[in-house]
Amino acid sequence: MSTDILDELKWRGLVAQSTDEDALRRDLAAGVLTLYCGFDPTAPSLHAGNLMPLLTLRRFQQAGARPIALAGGATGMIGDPRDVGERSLHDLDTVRTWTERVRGQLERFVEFDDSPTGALLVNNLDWTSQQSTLEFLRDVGKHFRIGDMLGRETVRRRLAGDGMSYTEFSYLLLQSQDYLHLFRRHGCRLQIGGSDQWGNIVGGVDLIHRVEGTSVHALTTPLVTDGEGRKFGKSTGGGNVWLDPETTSPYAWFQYFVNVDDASVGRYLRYFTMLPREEIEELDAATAERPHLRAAQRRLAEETTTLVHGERATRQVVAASGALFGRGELRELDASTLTAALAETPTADARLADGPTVLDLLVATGLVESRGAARRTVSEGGAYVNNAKVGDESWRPSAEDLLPGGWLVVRRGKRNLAGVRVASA
RNA sequence: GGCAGGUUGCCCGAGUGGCCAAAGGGAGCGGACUGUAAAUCCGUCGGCUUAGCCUACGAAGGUUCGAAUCCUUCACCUGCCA
Repeated sequence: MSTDILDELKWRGLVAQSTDEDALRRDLAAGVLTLYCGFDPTAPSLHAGNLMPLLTLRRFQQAGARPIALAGGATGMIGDPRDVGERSLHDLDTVRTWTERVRGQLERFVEFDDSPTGALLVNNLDWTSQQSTLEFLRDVGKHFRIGDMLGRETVRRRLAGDGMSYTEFSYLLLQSQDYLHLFRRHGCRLQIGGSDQWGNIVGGVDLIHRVEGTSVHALTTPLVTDGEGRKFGKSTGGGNVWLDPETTSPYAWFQYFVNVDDASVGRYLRYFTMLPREEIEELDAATAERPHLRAAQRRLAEETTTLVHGERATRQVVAASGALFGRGELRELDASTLTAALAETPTADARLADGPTVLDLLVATGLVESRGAARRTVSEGGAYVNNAKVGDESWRPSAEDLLPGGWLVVRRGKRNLAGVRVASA
């Protein structure tokens, strides 16, 4: 197999750290390399940031390697130590449910077939749940030196602050054991992950070296931040952007990427799309020369939406975004176009007879969290119905305001849209 | 087990009896500018039937006309000692 994959990853800026690169190249050239990446179920869904390692697995597979996607049913019960402090444990049923959901999401990003590069999907609970404490301490724990563990960045920071439980302290051993298991069972010789996983990954490399006398590899991808160094994947509203369409609708997902700032869009195209180099460089040029057209952002949004939600969903949200953000008059849209477009946004139902005010409309659609917030929005001049600013909180729609299909288009700020289907009776 | 310190709004962090829905910063939100960018400036930032009321400063009680602030007990965290 070719080692071009490493050059490809480097060009994309996807390599933050790695163990001996020449050794990795030799292993890549020697045949089908097996690699893995783990995903802990810390939430009911993966989020946008997980796309980077997921696509990296896919890139390796397309380059002739065999990927293993690992759902952390065991590690998810413990929790990787974070700088911010001790995690609270989730109950077993919750972790079980989340693990299954994450599993389902992982399946979509690599190809499962009978070929030598066909992907595997594993759950580390399968090889840890029957293990006894004594086995764990003798077989795994004995190979870890407390001094080394105490020297780790995260551990040091945590001990300098709020401290850390033995549970989280042990996380390293679990993840290291995973690598050893996959090495023994599947000949896995490379683990990838985000740069925050470097310590955990190298822990596995060391363990395998001690136990098996073999050098295996580690490679991490950079932490993704936006142009301002903020963490990637926080939507407008502060929440995460999730892969699960029930939590983050394809429309909301698309909008998140359409709104990426110019300074970040080039990097994101490299990280989050499979587009070839020439095409990305053309889009870089387009951003430099005609930034207002947002060609790179649009392409990024389309590509990532297709990767996560499929082509059909992408067509729908592109059409919806075009209809709702176009300069054209909303009144000129026909009922079916409007209905299809608004179906991608949050919607609510109302009856004219109830005499809903603009506050009711904002609250009903979920565009604001409370009536107080709705009042604020109106008084700040950020409330719109059918693209017309509404400055009076007692404003009520009348029959003449209804668009084809009985719709009202309610908007908060520049880009938060929702539909209200009004029964005129 | 003992002693000391801590637990404040989304996050950080001030506040040691009334002037506290709680300083300041960050994030978020809205406006202006623009390109559904960035930067900047302005405004906003617990809830409600909003000149008032309700909920809130780890939990539960108590003192007081009045408590985030004082007392008691409990929980958790940190440090030192055993």
